[in-house]
Amino acid sequence: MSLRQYEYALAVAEEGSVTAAAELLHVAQPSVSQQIRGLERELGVELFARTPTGLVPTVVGRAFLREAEIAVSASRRARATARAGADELVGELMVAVQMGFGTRQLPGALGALRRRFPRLEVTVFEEPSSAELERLGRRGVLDLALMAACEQSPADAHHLGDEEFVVVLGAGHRQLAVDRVELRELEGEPWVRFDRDSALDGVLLNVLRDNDLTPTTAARVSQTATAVRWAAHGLGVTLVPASAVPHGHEHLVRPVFPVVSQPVIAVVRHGAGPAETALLELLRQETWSEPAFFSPVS
Amino acid sequence: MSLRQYEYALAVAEEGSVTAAAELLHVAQPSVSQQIRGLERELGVELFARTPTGLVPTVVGRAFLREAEIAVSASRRARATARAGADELVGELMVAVQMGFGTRQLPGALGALRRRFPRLEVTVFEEPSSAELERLGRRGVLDLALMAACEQSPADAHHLGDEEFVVVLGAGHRQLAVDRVELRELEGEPWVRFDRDSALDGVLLNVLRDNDLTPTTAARVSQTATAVRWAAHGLGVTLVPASAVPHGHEHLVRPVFPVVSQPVIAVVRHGAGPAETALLELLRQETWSEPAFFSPVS
DNA sequence: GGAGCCGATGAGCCTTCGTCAGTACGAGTA
DNA sequence: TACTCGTACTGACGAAGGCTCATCGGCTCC
Repeated sequence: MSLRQYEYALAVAEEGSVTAAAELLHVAQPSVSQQIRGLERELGVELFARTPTGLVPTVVGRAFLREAEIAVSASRRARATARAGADELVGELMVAVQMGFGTRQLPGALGALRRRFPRLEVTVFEEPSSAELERLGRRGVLDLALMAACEQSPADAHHLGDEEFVVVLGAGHRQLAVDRVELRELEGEPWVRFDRDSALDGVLLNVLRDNDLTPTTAARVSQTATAVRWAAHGLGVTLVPASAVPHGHEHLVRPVFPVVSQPVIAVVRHGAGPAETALLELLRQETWSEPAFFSPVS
Repeated sequence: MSLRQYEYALAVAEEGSVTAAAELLHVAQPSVSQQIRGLERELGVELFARTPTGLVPTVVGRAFLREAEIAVSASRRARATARAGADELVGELMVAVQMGFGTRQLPGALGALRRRFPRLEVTVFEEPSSAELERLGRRGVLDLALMAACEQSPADAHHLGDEEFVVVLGAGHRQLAVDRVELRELEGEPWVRFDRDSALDGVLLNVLRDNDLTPTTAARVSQTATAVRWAAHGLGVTLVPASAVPHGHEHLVRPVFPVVSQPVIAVVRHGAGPAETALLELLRQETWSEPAFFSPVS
């Protein structure tokens, strides 16, 4: 039941004789003969019919060889993929992004990464729950994660910058008149909140508690873009990272006082390879703090 | 570069640790460890990142494992297919039919075969040229062939019956008035003939020569059904096996004098297995000679 | 009937795999 | 801080399997 047996069987079927297959494979004839017989003995089936002029696949042999060819070619692909990975960068990079961090920076970094390493596939888990993130991280599926706080302190955590949080107000909201919203002024407002146990909801709860506000929940959503849209429609106010505000809603956004800010930390997994390092470097080169971005619209 | 290495690597990726993979595979831990290391050494790439809690696939490792899984599953399918073929009948039966022989009998036999062995796939090469047939036969691709004459005389050739040839006349043809057409009466008629070097054209040429007729070629076609249709439209007359006449054209058909008849011989390949034998037996059970079938329509 | 082709078989050598023991390293805990 | 537990790795040894050489049996073609 080895790949070699498959390759030998395929060569025999292709060449029509053990001898020809043997010289194609650069081995002696008995070797091929033994492998074929061993395969047939192991499977309990005659894969080839013996004719005076060579070996010919039987009915069941053909069915077998069809699958065997898939196995062999897949093996070749696996080998080629890995060997290519030695020089070039080939593979599948798994990235998790919490709290909408890097919404503005990630596309640029991933685009640059794709230009430099076209055969590198990137999968991004956007705003997974804490439990999901934990699970992915524990199982080692993740190569890089963007998050606010990290329990694992070692050198694998890199501080990229800080993300300022902003409130999104409904169209016509009275607080749109000021440049920076005092959080206490939002007493009594209904809030568009986030999924229970999500990091974003945790930040929001902390902010409300620090400013002696009682949270009135208008709705809970999973994605920051949804929260912004619902808040814009007047369902309530919400608090999201500045870079997570979609285009077209900037006029409904205000920075807050006291300032709410979270560090953006890139956690690279243990034993990071060149792919992870490259993406981390590209992320570093992006601009991470633009304090004047959300100045009041004129 | 062996299947075992793939299986080990997949188990390690699945379980997240060498130890767990080892007990899943019912082998000792160092064995798995060595195989993984050997694989990485051979490929020159680190497939797994070592963490204190186990092994985790790297970026290139994931790409490799994706292909490896295909190889392993294909191998399992190959094995399952072959082992199933030991009890049941599984596989791909290749049949060649020359000169439209068995057009009436084959569907019945193949249907019965399919009912008895549902997992047996049958591929029929219809009316291949002599060169094609020769090539297929030489390479041992064919399991069974229906033909008129066979150069290989041994016990692998089974006489199923005889196929009487009939002429197909154009609608309104004067010879439709008689029950059996004298071939000499067709002097000067244009003929719908068959591809050069085809067995059918060989039979036709022999018949014409034996009856001192000079062949006037109206057209050459590959398939008997086409020849019948064209003859029915008055393009010329043609000579085909009786069973090859499609439904709806029986009234344009006449037996000939002197009788033209060819033996229908089933040639089974060397080392025939149960599938070939079963099909041969089913073909035998079909009725092969129906002399009164083409009596004149009233 | 002999020459030439085919695959099958057996003996010997060598590589490889598997196991057992022991080592090294990091994490969690008292 | 030290101890224990978990992890993977390494080296030595025995066993199994692959490869090669030489040989045999069967068939075809001349």
